[in-house]
Amino acid sequence: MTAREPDRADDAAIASCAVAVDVALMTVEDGRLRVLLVEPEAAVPGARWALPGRRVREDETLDDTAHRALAELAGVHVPSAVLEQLRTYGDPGRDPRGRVVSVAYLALSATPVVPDPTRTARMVDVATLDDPDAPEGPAAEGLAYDHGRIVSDALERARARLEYTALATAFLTEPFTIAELRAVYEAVWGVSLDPANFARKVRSTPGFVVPLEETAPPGPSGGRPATLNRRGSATLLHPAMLRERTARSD
Amino acid sequence: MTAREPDRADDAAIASCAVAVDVALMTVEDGRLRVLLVEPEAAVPGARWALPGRRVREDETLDDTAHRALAELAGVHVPSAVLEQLRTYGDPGRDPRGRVVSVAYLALSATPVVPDPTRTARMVDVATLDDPDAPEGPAAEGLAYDHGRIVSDALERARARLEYTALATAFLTEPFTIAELRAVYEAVWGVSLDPANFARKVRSTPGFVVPLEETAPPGPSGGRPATLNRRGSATLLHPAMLRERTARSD
DNA sequence: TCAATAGTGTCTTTTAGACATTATATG
DNA sequence: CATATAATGTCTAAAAGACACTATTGA
Repeated sequence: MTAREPDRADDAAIASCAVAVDVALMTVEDGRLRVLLVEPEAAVPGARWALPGRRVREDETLDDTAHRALAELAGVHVPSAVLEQLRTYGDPGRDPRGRVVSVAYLALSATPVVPDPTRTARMVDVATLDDPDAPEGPAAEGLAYDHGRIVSDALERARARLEYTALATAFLTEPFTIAELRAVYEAVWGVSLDPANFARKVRSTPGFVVPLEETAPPGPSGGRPATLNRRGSATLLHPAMLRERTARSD
Repeated sequence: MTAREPDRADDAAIASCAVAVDVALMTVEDGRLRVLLVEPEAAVPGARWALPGRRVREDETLDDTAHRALAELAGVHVPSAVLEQLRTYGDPGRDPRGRVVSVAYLALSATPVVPDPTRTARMVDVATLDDPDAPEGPAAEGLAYDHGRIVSDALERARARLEYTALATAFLTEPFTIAELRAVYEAVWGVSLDPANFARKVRSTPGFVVPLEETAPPGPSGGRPATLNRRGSATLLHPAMLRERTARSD
């Protein structure tokens, strides 16, 4: 199977590009969606916050590069994180230092993700990234390269994935309650959902969650103990957990 | 904004990769889904059929490379084709001649796509690619590189896109009938749909299609003339055109 | 006339969402 | 006891799907 194939005979005209992987690692903590960002180096004037990214090594898969970027730049090791390729950004000029084609990943991890304190990385509230009144930090300065666009695309991808897949459980550690799962949906979608209808829908979707015998103790303000659950075997949800969408006319 | 940024300081360890774009151009003709494939060169022993692909040039966007691959390898010019990035394939060893990171595109074009007869490209029935009894051609030999996987992914993406977006109309030239639109869904999904319910659903989805005053003459076997339509302004469909899915238990 | 295709009407089932009710905890 | 949260029940509206029926053509 070392056959040579057609359609690759145009090598001479083209220089190789640098290939990088950038990762948007997201978590839900305290009901807020957060993304991992790397602080700019103080020694570099004009540098801005960026997603952790690394160039691809010779004998490394793209997934491996994503994990290495998280480990080397943030000290974060999330082998269990759900990695999903987002898309590839390759416009000439997106990196001022030359042509860099970047494969962006969306990574979802169960809370909490604690960046290595010796590294200059932080989990940043996604909602505040669009805050025009931010006094300082990534929201005020904007993100490096086209990483603002990548974060937007990652957010939209995550929102869509919650509808049709069981990906929301990737934000949670087992066991979890239905209320915790609902908090994930509310944080990612930025809406509030009816607890009763949400719970019924989750439980009526085959393979989404599996109820356990145990219950979780109620919070300090009381309330009935909640049934604990683990992830079900389903990857795709049927029926889907659809967001409200405003219909449009023509 | 020519600021230098953090997290790109690991250049020394990494060789640049070759970056290519491969395109899965799909059409629906005669009720069958087809994909554009390039014939192997007879002079190269063991070469197999492949998707049209080109390496990315220095000052070219990835989308431009996709269009160039179609033009140079198949003589196909489809500026109106809907181009959508599929995903990026970058495993070491996917190309026997060295590390090539390939950005795959899904392209949908209105029928018919006629490859330049001086080029060795053909529209191949996607369904027959999995036929184990094929005497010769791409189905018998398999596709080059990981292009079989790319075609599978492209097919699944197209199927999913028909549910939630108005992409099906990209397979049709305006004006078109509801029956022609239904034929697209049936070809891509590989199912048969109830004409009455399908038509009602399409017309009740705001912005999907816009009915015209004109009608199309019936076929040779007669029948009531069908109302002609053009594409509506909607990109996302609400409600969606959901496929039947077999529920799964846990 | 019949056959074929387009389009409408009707009925049933399923699902979503609003919201009341019951269950079980804390203070 | 009141209050908070979990879980269930009930009602309505929307949508999907099965399928009968009408409309308009060709043969």
